[in-house]
Amino acid sequence: MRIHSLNCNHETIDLQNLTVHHSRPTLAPDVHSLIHTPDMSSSWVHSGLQHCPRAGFTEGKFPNSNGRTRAEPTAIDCPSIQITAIPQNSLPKAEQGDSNGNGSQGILGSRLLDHLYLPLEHGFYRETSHNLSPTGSLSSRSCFSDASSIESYPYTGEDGEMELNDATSRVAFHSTSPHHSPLPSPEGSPSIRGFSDNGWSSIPPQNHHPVARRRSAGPVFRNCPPDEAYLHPLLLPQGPLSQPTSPRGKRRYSNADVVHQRSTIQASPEHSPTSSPIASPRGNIADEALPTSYHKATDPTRDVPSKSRRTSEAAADGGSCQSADEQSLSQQTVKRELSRESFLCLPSVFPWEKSKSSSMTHAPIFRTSSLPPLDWQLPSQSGLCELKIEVEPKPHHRAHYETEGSRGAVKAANGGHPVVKLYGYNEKPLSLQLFIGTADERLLRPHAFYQMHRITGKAVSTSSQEAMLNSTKVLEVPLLPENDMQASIDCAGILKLRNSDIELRKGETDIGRKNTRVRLVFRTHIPQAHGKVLSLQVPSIPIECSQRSAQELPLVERQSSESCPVTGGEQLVIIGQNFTPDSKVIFVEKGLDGRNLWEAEGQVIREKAQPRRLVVVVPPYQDGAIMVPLRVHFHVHNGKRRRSQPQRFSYLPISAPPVMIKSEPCDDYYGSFGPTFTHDTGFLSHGPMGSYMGALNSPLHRDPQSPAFTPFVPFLPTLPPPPHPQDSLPMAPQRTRYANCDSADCHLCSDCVRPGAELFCPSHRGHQSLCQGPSFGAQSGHYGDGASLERPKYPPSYAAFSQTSNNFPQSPSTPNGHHVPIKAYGDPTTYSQESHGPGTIKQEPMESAPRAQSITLDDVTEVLERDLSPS
DNA sequence: CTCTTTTATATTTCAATATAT
DNA sequence: AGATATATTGAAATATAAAAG
Repeated sequence: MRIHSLNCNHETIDLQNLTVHHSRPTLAPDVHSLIHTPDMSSSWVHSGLQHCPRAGFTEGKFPNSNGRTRAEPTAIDCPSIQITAIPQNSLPKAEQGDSNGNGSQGILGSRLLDHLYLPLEHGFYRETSHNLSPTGSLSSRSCFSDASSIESYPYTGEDGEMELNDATSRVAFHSTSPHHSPLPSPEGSPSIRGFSDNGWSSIPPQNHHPVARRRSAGPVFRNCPPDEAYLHPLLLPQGPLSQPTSPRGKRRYSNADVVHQRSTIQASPEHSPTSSPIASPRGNIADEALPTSYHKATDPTRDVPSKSRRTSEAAADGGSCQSADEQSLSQQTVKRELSRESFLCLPSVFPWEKSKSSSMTHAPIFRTSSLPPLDWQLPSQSGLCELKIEVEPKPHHRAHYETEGSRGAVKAANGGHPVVKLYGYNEKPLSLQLFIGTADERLLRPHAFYQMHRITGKAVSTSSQEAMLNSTKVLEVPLLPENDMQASIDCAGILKLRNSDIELRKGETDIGRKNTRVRLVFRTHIPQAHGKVLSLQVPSIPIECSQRSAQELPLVERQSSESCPVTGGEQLVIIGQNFTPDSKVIFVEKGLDGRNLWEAEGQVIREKAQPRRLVVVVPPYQDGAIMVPLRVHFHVHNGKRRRSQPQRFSYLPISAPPVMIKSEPCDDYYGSFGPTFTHDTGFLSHGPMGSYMGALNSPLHRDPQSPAFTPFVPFLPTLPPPPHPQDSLPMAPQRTRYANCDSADCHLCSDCVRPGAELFCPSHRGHQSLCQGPSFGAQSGHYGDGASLERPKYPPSYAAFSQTSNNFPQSPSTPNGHHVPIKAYGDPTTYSQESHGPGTIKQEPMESAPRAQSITLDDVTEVLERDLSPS
């Protein structure tokens, strides 16, 4: 079997115009498929899919990284693909591209493309359509995402363990050697590639061949249900790549085509280098990808949206928006994806896998051979190491479509670019991975509707490479010791995928409409002893990517305070964008069902209003007798459907001390997961979308003496607070504890993710049962060495908070630049030690905490505006 | 309350221009 | 210098959701 089209170089046949028709082997074990390339317009070639009872490839002759075609060992019976096409060029050039490891191909591509046979490990890590995300959405991962937290869980049973150990032993991590790069992650991760002085180091094929080859006979197959073991992505179209089009990339739904298209792989001519292989750049929605109901309700000949038809045609006709390079890169991307997709999509064979939620914040230590998938929640700090965003991106960046030209790199508010720095490690060059993550109400994961886009050009100073990691484009930039492990991200653009393309993917449950906010996610893997790596991750603030939203929706960037006495009356300064003279500020409390329990408009002081500033008098809360701080939110309202994201705000009991709360944008999701006990404030909160705590906060349940008053209930996973724009408001740390608590055990918990950030009080909360393990923090001493940690020992709700430093107050820096976590904000000088009733919070000054200065409204405004103004 | 039509909003594509390669 | 590509901006065209009838 030959697949000339899958050589990972620029010179192979034009995959952009390649359409591979294939059939699910269960249905058509020996269906021959066709490939059509532009330069073979009259020569259709075979792509035979031979049904095999087990996944894999047989009698395959795949070009390896050396450009040679070789017969792969037949590990097991498997489906095979036969593609015979005449390459436009000979292979040696491909070899070049592979061996030098340069270019956009990247480690991932070369590795994957080297092996079209089935690496078992990949099967391990591949998410299947049976394995829905715990969030209820396959979303960005969709049904074929390999990066599933589930599949990639390092513990896959004995066999898996052996495999991993073996893999680890075979390939050492050499972050600096150009010839001994770290082992790529099993799911094809760009992994912890190191940088040589001259740039990227490459991974010689010998580094992974044995592993991959060996994987092909691993335990997955032994456990694989016979009927499903061959659910190869190529055979079971799930993503856009499996969406059929005509050879010209045009969607066709003629009856004659339907059967064929159901199992057609499509490589669109429109794949730009930056386009996501998961997306069909042009109308290419596979029947297979359509929801069942969709099929039933529609006539294949007419259910294609006219727009899709039109654009498909346009694309097929034109494709002119791409340069040759782009096309080449597109080919690479496609090839990469094809190759990646060549890996089995295996159903979960381990019964416990489904309980391994991707929402869990995982321990940051991984084997080099089993790096965490992109949807795993990782901390930003562990031990002395912390990955930190020094300069956040601007909250608006208009993404570009595949049909458009680039819209440039994401910029920072000061006109520069985002800056990321790794603290606590300065030994060897590392790779900083970037990808586009979600910014919605759920845990961070790769965004289904957006992809990273690599910006090149004269103005781009940062070298970068892109790679596909399980349908997610990952950009890799070097973190170099000579740069103090700091990188300016001037090469990261954002690509928007068409909603319809993504939504129609099989298994996709997310909708793209109004899902236009993303976060840049930065991740790095720091080599540790014994072949392990410490993986840290930090997401940026949310970035609004739609043109319209960016132009019209009000955006709150900062606020002078996050709380106010329940009586209201205080002035709140709001800094942001798109404020109008008619902007209103609405304070809302929402209940369980999402309906407003209370709503009031703050009085905007018009004479102080500016396009980027609002000053509003906080309205009093309806119930002045609240006993505990009450989390509400506010948003800026510019008229119908033009409102900002909800922002956190809290009403304090009249007897409670004033507390300055770190400003954080409040996403809708705050409430959607129920009440949280926030680390920074110790406040009860319930989100704007309605929550369990909404009911608790309702008048019926707010009585602390009532049995129904259950302030701290183990509930759904607590979400990490979303990143906040800045932390430079004058604030001081504080500690919190329960007031009026007789329990001698009521104290700050030293074992939490962030020491001191949690309370422990058996009288108020079963915290001990929740906080069962050590934290990521250096202070805990548990994870400091980062050596023996394999799986999280604490619940996600707590660990999640450690995910990003952005979730916490900016900590003071030590002389060597390291940041020391601090606990909570507040002014130790402005509150009393007096009790505030059961369940309320009392703040205690922290010994070494800097004192907050007494500030005026003008001070706040000045600080806010100064920080926001371009440098 | 349901269905249809209209309106408003959101998404996607296209065009123009400037600049870089 | 010309051709081509990219970056940037703006807005038209189209799709879709919400509101009105």
